[in-house]
Amino acid sequence: MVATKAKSASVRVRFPPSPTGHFHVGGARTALFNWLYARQHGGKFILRIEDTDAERSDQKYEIELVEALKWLGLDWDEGVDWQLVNHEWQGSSRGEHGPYRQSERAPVYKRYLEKLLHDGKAYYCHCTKEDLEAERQAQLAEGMPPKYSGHCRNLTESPRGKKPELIRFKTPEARMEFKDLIRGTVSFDASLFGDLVIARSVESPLYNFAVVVDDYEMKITHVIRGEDHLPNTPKQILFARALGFPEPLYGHLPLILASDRSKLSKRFAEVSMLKYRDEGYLPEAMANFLAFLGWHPKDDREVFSLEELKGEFDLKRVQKAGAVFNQEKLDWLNAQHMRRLSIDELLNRLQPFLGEKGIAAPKSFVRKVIAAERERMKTLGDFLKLAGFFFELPDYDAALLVWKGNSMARIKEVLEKILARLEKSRASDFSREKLPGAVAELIKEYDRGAVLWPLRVALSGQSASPDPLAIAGVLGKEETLRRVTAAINKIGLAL
RNA sequence: GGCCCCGUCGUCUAGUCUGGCCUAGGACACAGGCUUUUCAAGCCUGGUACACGGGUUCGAAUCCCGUCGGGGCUGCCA
Repeated sequence: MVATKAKSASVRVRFPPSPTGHFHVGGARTALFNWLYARQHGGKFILRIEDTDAERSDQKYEIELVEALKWLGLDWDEGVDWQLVNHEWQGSSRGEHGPYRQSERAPVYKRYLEKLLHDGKAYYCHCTKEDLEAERQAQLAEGMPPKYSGHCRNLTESPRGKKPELIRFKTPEARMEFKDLIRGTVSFDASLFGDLVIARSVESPLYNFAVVVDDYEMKITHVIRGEDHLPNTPKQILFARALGFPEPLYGHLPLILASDRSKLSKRFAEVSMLKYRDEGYLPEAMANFLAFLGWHPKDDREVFSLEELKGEFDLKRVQKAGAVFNQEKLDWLNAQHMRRLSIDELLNRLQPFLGEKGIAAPKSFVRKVIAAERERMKTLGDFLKLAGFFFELPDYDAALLVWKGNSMARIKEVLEKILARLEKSRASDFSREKLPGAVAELIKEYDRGAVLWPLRVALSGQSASPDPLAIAGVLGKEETLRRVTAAINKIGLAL
C-alpha cells in the first residue's frame, strides 16, 4: 500500500481493447474504472490497441471504440485516435511512448524476444500443431491436466526435417503470489503452466508477452482489468521478471454478468455501446450505471455525474463478486439524469431524436413540448413516441373520445361547449395556469372525466398523455380549436 | 477434470478488515394505497436476503474450518 501511495504522483493506467468485435458494456466499464483511477490520481490514461491478431482485428471496431469512449466522456492522454473530417475518419495518435497499436510495434517485441532467447530464458520449439495435439490428447486420456512436456527445451539444434514452429518461455517451477488491489493476495502454482508459448516467431508475439512489453515500455503503473484476466497475471509477472521489468500493481474487476450469471460478453451482449447512444441513453447515465456495477459509495446516493464519480470513486470499495446487468436500473438512472438537465440542454441532446416534424417546428414550441413530457421519458428515444402528437395529430377512433358512462352524443355536446369557451378565451390565456378557469364551470356541470377525457383524446389522439390543459397550453389557441373541431366532426360522422 | 476467484433481498448493494449500534439499511423491480381526467411521475406502506454445517466467543452477516453452489481460465485468441 505504501508503494501505491508513493507511485500515485505518476499513475499511468491503460485501456487496451482488441478491435475484434463490438465495444460492449464490459469494455466500457473497464475503461471507465481506469479513467476514474487516472483522473483522481492526476495520472495518465492511455489507449492502446491490441491487434496482434491480424485475422480478427478490424479498423471499424477501433473507430467504434474511439467514438464510444468519446461519447461517454472518457478522454485519454496518450494513444490512438480517430477524427471525422469531411465525413471521413482520419486516424492519428499522441503520446511519447508509441506507437500505440501493437501491430506497429513488431520491432520492440522482436528486441525483447531476442533478448530472452539469447539469455536462455526462451527457446524455439519445433513441435508441430499435430505433435502438440497428440501430446495433449495422450495426457487427457491418462486423466492428466494438459501441459507441454518440455520436449524442445534443451535442444541445441533443429532436429532433422523440422523447423522452428514457435517460441516458448522457460517457465520456472515455483509457487507464486501477488497482491491484487481488489482481492488481496492471490496465489498460483507456476509448475502447472508448462513452458508457455510467447510468440509464433520473433516477428509475431502473442498477447501475454506483448502486454508485458507494452506495459513496461509505456510505463504503466496499474493494470486494472476484468477478472477474466486473473489467470494471465502470474504468467505476465513471470515474463516481466525474466525481462527484468518492475511489476505493475494489479486490480481485477468483477465480471459483468448476464441474467443467468454467465459472463455478459459471452452471451447476447456483444451489444455495441453505441447502441445505447442511439437508443437515447445519456452518456452520464450510462457511466453512472457502469460505475455501480461493482462499486458503491459509502452512503446511499445513487445519481452521479461523471464529475461526481471522479470525486467519489474508490478502487478499494470495488466488489469482488460479479454483477448482473440490470436494464431497469439503467432506465431509471437515465430518467433521473434527464431530469437533471435544463430544458435547453435536453433540447440539445434531443436533436437526433426529434424527427422531421420536430426539427421543422419552432424551438420555442419544442421547448414547451419537452417541458410537458420530460418526466415521462425514460430515454431520449421515447420522445417521438410520447410527444409525436404535438407535431402531428395521429388518426384515432371516434369511440376513444367517449368517457365511461357517457353517450357519444353527450360527449359531442361537451366538446361543443368546450369549443365555445375556448373560442372566447384570449390566446394569451392558453397556458396550464390560466386555462382551468375556462373549463371550470363545465367540469361542475358534467364532471372532470366527462370533460377532460374527451379533450385529452381530441388534443392528443391517444389515451395516455400529459394533462389536457397542459397540452392545450403548448398547442396554443389556434391549433387547440382546430383539434377540438376535428373531434366534433369525427363524432358527427360516427353518429 | 485441473487451477483460480467469488457467495447479504429477484437484481445492484450498505454492513465484513476494526465481532455487539443489524429485530440486517438503501436503490431498482414487484404488490397495495394516496393523488387523480388517462398513462407516467411523485408520496406512503409492504414482502422477500446474511448458501449450508460445524466451531471460536457472553455475543457472528462479520473470525476459523468444512461442505455446497456459481463464475472465470484451461489456444500458435485477446
